[in-house]
Amino acid sequence: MNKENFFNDVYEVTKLIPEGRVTSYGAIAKYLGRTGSARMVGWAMNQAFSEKGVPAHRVVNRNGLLSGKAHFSEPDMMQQLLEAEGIEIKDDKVVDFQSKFWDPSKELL
DNA sequence: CCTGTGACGTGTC
DNA sequence: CGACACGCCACAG
Repeated sequence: MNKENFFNDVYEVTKLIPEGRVTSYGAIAKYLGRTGSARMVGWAMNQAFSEKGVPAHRVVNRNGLLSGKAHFSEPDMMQQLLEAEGIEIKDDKVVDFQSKFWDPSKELL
């Protein structure tokens, strides 16, 4: 049941993301020791948001692109939530992504 | 067991 | 900037 451990970590880390901050799938995957398994993080997010109530909207890809917005109830929901937290969205991308980027392996160290 | 698929990341052309 | 390839891992069939 190691898989549950993986999900659990993804959920916790994502929940720990401060408001107004965002992180990338790769960052979480790296923090979990699965650098190459960023896909699994994203896949886990699917259940995370729907079952665990995890703020998956704070998780974007390495470009700061809202790659998963299409997976929400409504495509714009992800952007709405981010903007509500003070994050500006431009062309489905996070504005000033670097400054708002929250790396669990560094901030949560 | 093998194959296809995926909310990714990095590299190459 | 778009397209493709490889890696990486979990899951469905």
